[in-house]
Amino acid sequence: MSIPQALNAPQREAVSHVEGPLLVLAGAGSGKTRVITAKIAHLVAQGVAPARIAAITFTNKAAREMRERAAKLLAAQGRAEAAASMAISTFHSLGLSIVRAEAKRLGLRPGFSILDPADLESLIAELVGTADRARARAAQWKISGWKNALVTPPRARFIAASDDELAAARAFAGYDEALAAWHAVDFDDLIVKPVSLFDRDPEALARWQARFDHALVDEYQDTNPAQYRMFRHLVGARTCFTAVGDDDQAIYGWRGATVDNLAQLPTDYPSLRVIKLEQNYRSSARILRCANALIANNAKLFDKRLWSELPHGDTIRVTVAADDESEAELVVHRLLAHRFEHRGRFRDYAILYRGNHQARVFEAALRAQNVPYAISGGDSYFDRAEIKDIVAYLRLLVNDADDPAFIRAITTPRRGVGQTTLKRLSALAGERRESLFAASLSPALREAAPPKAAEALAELGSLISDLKSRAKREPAGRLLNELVGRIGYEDWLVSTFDKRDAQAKSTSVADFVGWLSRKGDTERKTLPELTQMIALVTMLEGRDADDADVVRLSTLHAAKGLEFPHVFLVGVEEGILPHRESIERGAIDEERRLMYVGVTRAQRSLHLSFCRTRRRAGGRIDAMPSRFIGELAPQDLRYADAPLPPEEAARERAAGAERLKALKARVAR
DNA sequence: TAGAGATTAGTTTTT
DNA sequence: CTAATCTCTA
Repeated sequence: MSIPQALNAPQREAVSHVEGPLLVLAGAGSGKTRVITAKIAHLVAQGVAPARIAAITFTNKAAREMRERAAKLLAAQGRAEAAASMAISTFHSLGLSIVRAEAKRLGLRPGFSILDPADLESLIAELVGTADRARARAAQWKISGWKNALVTPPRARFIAASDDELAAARAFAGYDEALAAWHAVDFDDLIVKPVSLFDRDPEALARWQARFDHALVDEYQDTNPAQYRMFRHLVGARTCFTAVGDDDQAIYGWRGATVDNLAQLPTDYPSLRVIKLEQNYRSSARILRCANALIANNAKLFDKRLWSELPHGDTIRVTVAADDESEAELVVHRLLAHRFEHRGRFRDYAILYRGNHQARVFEAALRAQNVPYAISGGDSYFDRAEIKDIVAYLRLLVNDADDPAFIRAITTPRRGVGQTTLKRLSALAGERRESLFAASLSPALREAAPPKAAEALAELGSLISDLKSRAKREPAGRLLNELVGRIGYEDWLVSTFDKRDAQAKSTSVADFVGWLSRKGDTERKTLPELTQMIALVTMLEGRDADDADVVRLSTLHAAKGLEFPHVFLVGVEEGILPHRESIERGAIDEERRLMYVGVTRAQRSLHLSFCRTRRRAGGRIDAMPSRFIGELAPQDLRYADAPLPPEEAARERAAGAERLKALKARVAR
């Protein structure tokens, strides 16, 4: 009765199966979010408290959408009040809750810092003994990979297969020690720390297991070994869970995700029930046929056949452009023409691409035509320098052992403390085995430092201790405003940047402070909680942009889970999609799944485009159409006539004939 | 120490 | 061709 009639048979089955372990293999557009939200509502209707259902997603956006849709269903059941206590979160924010609750057992202070990779790059460089940023990042990447695979530092040294890997493995232990000394964790630790705690502490494990009656994981194919282990721990012997995933949409292998977790599930849970959702409600039959043809080139883990009752729909348009700038122009023109012809809205259109940098030319072309747009993904609001500056002060306020935060705070705004003083300070701190902040309070150092630097250190020290003493009693908003005022941030912005930049930065700081204050008031969060949350939240301007009538620009990764009436998939070239690095690593399958994700975002029309040449680093490079275009159903493709000069057009026809020949050869085989 | 100009390296996806 | 990093001078 609590199961909506609007669900199809397998969907209903997935919702009503509440007793044992369940795997839902949900093809693209088969209504998986619908199933998950209906299941939450169903469980609540069955008497399960909303707080006892752990629903786990990968992104904040997915969590937000799930929360909203589940809340609607609950409201329809007259249980609107239940929505507030739903335990819907990302893997990382769930991990954060656990680390926060168990901080003491994990040897962390309540105000522990969460450092992002940028904060840790210089530490890694130092540990590896390199000045080369690329090398440092490679080592950092490697260490992150080991953490996600639950590999310990000694084990990493054992399995390291190259000199670079060995250097990274040797840095690994020192890296964790530095984090511990700073009372800090990295992103990966938010998963790894709970896992290691549960591994060694049965009492803590039992406590967390007792908190949930049912667990749901979305995008299960994208879990990494650490996440799977955390999930298994939480599920425990009760084994009441719903894992929803699609091996054809596994696109996070580069981040340590492994479809082994999907393959492993029937073995780990012999009573596992598997339900397939194969009816697609999203795309035209033609788009679906292309998607199926494409993905048929991959080895299959589970046999799955997507079908649709929707009409055939428009042919897929392929556009060939002379270079990336004209590709952007052509796409924007076609988009506008299409919108005019179909009297559509801007928000019905999405431009999808492989890498963030590809967005630039499209932004320029859209602006030139006065087309409103929004970019999802890309550089986060919280990565902006001015926000990180303010956050550094917050981190230091909450955790004075956070050396990276101290360094950023003392040097921005500039106030007479430079390399020399910092070096002296860090020598003293190392000698005394204390934090930079603690060392900065030492009278001995004050005497040795130049008067200006000594004064700055004293000022920061008293600012921090003053605000800290008031943090418990006074609202976060007031403290923040005072902080920004007392460090003279506005003045510094005005004197350092030109008028426009200073204005923009000042506005974004004001927005940030306002947002954080509201958060502090409405959700009654403490300063440490607010500070920790910032590290995991990526989009401030989420909701507004979703509703706005704008063209969406997005990477393929960030577009997963979304759908649009009309999709332009751009830069479909060898070297981009599939990406060059992936070709070299032989990871074509994952690139193909990425293309598959792109194709299956489209509901009514799909447009592909590629360039013949592309500007790069000042020069030009030749480009070839992606092999994936040749893998689509050829009868469904139409090459649009690009306005090319006659000579180009002739070459284009020749290239088309070549492609046709290649296709025929393919079919013959 | 801080800021202005010179130089040089860059291109994958993200919590 | 950018954008960030580096080097030099005040």
